[in-house]
Amino acid sequence: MPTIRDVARLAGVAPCTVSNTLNGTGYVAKTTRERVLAAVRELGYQPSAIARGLKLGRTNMIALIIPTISTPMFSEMIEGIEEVAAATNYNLILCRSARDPKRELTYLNLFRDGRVDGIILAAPKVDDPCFAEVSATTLPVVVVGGESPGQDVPSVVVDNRKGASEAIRYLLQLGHQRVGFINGPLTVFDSRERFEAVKDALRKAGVPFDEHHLYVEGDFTRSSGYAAAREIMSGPLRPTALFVGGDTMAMGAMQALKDLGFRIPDDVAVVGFDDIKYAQYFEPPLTTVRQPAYQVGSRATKMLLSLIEGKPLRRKHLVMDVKLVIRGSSERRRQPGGARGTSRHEG
Amino acid sequence: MPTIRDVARLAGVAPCTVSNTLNGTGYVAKTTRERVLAAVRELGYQPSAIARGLKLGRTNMIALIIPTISTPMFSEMIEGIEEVAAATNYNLILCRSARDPKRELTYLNLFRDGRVDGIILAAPKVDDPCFAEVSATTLPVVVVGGESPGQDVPSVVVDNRKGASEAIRYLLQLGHQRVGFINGPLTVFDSRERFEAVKDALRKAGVPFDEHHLYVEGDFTRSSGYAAAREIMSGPLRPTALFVGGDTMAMGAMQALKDLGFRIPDDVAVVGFDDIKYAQYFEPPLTTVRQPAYQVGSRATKMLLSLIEGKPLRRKHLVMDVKLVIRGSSERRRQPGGARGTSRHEG
DNA sequence: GTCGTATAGAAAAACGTTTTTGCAAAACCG
DNA sequence: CGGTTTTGCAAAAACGTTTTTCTATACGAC
Repeated sequence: MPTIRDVARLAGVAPCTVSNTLNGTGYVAKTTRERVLAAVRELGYQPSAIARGLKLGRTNMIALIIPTISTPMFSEMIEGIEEVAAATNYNLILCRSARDPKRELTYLNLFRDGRVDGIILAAPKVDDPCFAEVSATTLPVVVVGGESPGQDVPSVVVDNRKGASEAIRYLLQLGHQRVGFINGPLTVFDSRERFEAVKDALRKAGVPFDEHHLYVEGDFTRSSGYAAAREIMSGPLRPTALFVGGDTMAMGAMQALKDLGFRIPDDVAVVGFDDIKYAQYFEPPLTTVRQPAYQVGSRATKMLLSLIEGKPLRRKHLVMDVKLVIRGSSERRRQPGGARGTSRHEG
Repeated sequence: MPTIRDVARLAGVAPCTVSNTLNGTGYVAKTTRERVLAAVRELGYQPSAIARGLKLGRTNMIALIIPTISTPMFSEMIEGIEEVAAATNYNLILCRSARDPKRELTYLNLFRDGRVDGIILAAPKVDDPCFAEVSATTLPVVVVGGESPGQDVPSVVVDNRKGASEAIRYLLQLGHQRVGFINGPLTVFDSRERFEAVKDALRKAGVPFDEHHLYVEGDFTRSSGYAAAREIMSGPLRPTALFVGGDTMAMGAMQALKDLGFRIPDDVAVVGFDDIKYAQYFEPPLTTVRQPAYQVGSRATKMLLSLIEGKPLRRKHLVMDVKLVIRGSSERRRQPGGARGTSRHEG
């Protein structure tokens, strides 16, 4: 690899002149500039990002610490993050935490070594030790899908309370009196918010919530949704509707319902959360609370970039809107014919 | 951020002694070591990855240039790559190419600046200008899902020919005489191989292949699969089976078949390619050629790391095995009850 | 006692940039 | 024409490490 010195030698100038030419800083005469640029082309010179980073104190890289990559919701979020980063000339370093606070902490510490300009921490656990670490460090960090009451870390979350209570109100309005709730683990911020909102909504409607027989926690996987639905449906308070805090779990739950001989939505209505790309192609198509994963990612990245640039944030905590999308898993409707929407994504 | 000099000052030694202590190089007395380590702890010192990278000439980072992130197959591949990288103390830089050779080229050039130690280039087009660029550069690169006859770039691909011919033979064996083929774009390596294999398999069986009425190219999206199926099914040679080169497209194709009033598999059998996580939950579950996306990623990464370490590759071109997985979309079988397999993944 | 030889640590060069400072020459202004 | 400002470029310091080279002490062996 040629260095700036090689270019300088070939062009018959000093290294700083090459730097000035390439960066448009300082004074450099037109003829000199052309000589330098010719030398650059001839040698195929490219400034070392590392040396540059060392000198400038920034690397134009951001890190993303996220539980998993291949989950539809997180995939879309990553895409939102990547898009904004790339458009702003930043590169994205991807780290899988597997929801393990230890791994999160390892990465968080690792990245204090100047290799990134900022970090997006996705879906840390409630009371995750990361929060303490984050507010102790000077590196810009924004959290998505999590908040910590004590430390005031910038964050982007979705309106879990609205989504959950809307889902419950909708099911009650359809006439359901016994609603089962399959939630994610309460260590997850979203799950905790949805849990509160579901209880609230039911209480306000005067419907009792039996935490023993109508509530099960899964771990967001399809199989956990399957098991949870089996458990609830074979309990003494067999519900006529199921609210599931995650579409993949809802997929498993629907499978369980079918295997148990229940018809959806006739015997049991199902409402999910997320609106992953596949939800509309479930059989029947899944009614679910849409959360804008892509936008969560892109907004968080914009916040982080502001932080990096030293600009003040207009709002330190963003709550993204959600929306109940009604499809066939909750009520019988006219069979939609033809293509139902298209997808930007390939597969 | 404290530097090595601060630590040295506090410990009363020279910077090099701190370096030697931390890296286990050179001689350093036990008492000195302890003083240094104490100083490191007290200051919360962490060596700058950038300065280190500059001096050592490596960064422990690899870049991945990949068409999309949120596609199930690519997501899994990314996970395989990340896993191996993380286990070997490498970080992964993620770049979305959108299958645009220009963007690929931009990244490829960008990364010659020393910020990464190697590159994985996923799914470049056939005759992608990248190949020339790659073989011109000295940076280790391995290509997945692509090969270039001219340049001898290390690669990992799946056995598209075997998969496609097996799928076709299977459908013929079921008694189908007119088989439609919905392929990806021929600019994609995999599609091209599958195209050849399908033609071969049909020719060998003495079944004519009507490229006009039984062959359509989509772009891997669900909607393109939908449109392609509609086109083929409304042509003059209405087939009784459809082989679709991509599960997401197959999903769209199945939707089209249903909308047109065909029963699957009774009227039309469908076989896909990929075996994405959701394929087994399609309605009916999709018969498809399983390709080991995760392993493709992990093997490619291992190859790249070998290259980076300067170790010779045992095999420069890997062809990963594929396997036809028979489910309900191709033939009626006993209805499987209970949980059908579990998933490692959440979501 | 002098000579190797481990041991322990310091000094300084190097990695490839950017940036400050410095110094001419040219241009401008009265 | 003298002085100021602008223009054009070079020298050198700096970023924070690692590594080579060097010095110094202690320890045996001869």
